[in-house]
Amino acid sequence: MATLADIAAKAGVSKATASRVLSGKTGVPVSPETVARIRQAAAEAGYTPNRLAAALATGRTNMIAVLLPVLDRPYYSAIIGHIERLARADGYELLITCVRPGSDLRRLAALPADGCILCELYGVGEPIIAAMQKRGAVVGLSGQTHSTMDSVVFDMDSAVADAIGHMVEQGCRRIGYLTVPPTIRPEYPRWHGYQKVLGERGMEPLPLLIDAERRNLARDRIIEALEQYPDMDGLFCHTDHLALGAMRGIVDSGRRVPEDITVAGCDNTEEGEFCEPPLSTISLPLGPMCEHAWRLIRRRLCEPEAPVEHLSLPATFVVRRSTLRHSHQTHAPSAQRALTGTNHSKGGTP
Amino acid sequence: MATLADIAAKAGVSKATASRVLSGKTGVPVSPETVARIRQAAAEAGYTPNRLAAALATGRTNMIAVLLPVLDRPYYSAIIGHIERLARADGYELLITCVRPGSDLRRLAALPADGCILCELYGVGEPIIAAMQKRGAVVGLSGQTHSTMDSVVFDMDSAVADAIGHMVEQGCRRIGYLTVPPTIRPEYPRWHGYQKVLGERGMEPLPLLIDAERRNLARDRIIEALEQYPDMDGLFCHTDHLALGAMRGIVDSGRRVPEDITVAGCDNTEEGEFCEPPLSTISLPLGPMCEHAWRLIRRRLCEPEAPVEHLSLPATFVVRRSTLRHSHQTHAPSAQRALTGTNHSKGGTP
DNA sequence: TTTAATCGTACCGGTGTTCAC
DNA sequence: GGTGAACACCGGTACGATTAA
Repeated sequence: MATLADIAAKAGVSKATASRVLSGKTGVPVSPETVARIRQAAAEAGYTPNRLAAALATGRTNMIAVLLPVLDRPYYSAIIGHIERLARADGYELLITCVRPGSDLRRLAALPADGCILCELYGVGEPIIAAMQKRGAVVGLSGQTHSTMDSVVFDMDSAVADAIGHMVEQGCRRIGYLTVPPTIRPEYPRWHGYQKVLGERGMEPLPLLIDAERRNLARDRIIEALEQYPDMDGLFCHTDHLALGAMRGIVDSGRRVPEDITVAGCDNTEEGEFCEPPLSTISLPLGPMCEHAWRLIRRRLCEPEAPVEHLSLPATFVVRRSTLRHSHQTHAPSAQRALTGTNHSKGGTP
Repeated sequence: MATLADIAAKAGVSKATASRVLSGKTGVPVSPETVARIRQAAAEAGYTPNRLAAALATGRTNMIAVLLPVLDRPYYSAIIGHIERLARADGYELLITCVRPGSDLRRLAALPADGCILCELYGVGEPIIAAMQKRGAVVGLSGQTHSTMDSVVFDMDSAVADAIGHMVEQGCRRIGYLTVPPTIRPEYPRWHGYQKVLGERGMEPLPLLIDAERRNLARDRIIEALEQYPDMDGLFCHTDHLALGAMRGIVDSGRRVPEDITVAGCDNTEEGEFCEPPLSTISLPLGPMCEHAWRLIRRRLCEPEAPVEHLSLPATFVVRRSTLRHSHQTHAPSAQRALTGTNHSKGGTP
């Protein structure tokens, strides 16, 4: 591999001059003739600057780490897809890694990145935030907020209220909530909203828990639950992913969706849109969320001392056939209900 | 951030000794007492070695680049998930990036990685392979093979033959193939197999093309095709992803799957397993494939001159309800048909 | 002279400041 | 003042030199 020194030698100039020309630094003038000589030498040798050396010298790697709980879920891969596009447009590379509760903090802190995007790290966030902030910009995405960290989250309250309200309108009187254990806590907006709305209507929460966010577990649990709670006539699921497993279980039990039991999910994955029956769900503006997160991380890279910014984007409940008991227009395009919940707050404790 | 020099100073030793101790080099002996002093100094300072500096000095980054055509598709995110697990177990980080035909080769060649995994890069492969091989180990995954590159691919021929054969057995006489244009070429095993089997049975290929691998396009195309070819009674799709869009279109057109038209896909995604009706598909051993790819890349990192190795893993056709016209056991677990196609060849032209 | 233990220092490949013509 | 060379960094690694027993 040709190095800068090689190019400089070939062009008969010093490394300094070659560097100035090839990295496009203005400021110090270089004669057009020298520029041409250096450019040509570089082109002939197929010179590519070594990112590592540049990073070591400047302290900027032009890489961003993305930390997620899992990778092989459409919701997260959609996020990665968005961020990758944004990153590339700005000349950044992405280091992608999963974080589980037992993950090695030291390893994460040593990632060669200028900053990092923490995605949905409810359970493991605290120490990671501290560790990562010592090394660069940190932005929280679609998870817990934290007073010292920029973040973009969803405001689910009214969307969940819409969902439950809609199910009640459709005649549901016993609405379960299928999820994994850590999410049955007040800081999880979905659970919070579900519980609140049920309380307001004098209904009892019915949490159905499974050990991991896996479809077959959702299916098995729902089959069990249908025997355990024969009066259950509605099911709200923490994610579309779980809802799809649940729908499978409901059909396998010989029940019908939505006639016997209505099902709603959350995330508005493409899969829910295309399944049979199409799944009612809470739609999250993933694209805008990622764009804001990217904007925030770039801002903090430029101005490390900028005030902390928290953004909350509105979520929307989308009605499809899986919760529509009354109007059976099989071939109609998906009905869609009003958007709700807007909240745009700034500020925090740096 | 504490540097090695800081630690060395604190422990009263030279950088050399500190480096030897902290990077766990054996070979040269260090007194237990010195080791303890250095370790303690490092612990107290919360020392984390700078990967960039180490990489610059050793020439090894302990990072692997993963190049894929897109990210937000379950098939690819499953691959990323597998590789991430393998990489982490070996202490590697992953640089993940999309490659489209117009991608900047220079940028890819400059990725700070010891090697790279090329995933499904049929159209853009040639120049990238050459560029990447100059910089490190390269392994092809689930795509075209190349004489100078280790690769792991699937042997689809017999699985496709099984799929088409099965559809014919179920009474299908006009079987379409839904896909995107670049895959209608002999080097794509699915198309190759489809065409071959149809030819053997005296049937005409019926390619249905869409511009991009998107579900809504699949849905729209199939709605159109059902009018255009009213006798079409079977549909083989390049991926499950397309098959799911097609199924949506078929149902939206008022037809039934599998009674009016059978549908099969490829990839065996979880989504196809859980949708209604469950989708017959070609199952690809993604886990083993990724493990082989990882083994190959690590091998080549150790022995750059090792002979090129090409692996071909068997694919299996899995029968589910979307192609089962005759046996209507709605609640039975998925039927499964025999595995076929084994081929394990080594060697090549380095 | 050998051997254990440690040090000094030239790298790796860039960046950016200082200084000379 | 316009050009460009010299050189000290960034934070590690690794090899030869050095010391003491």
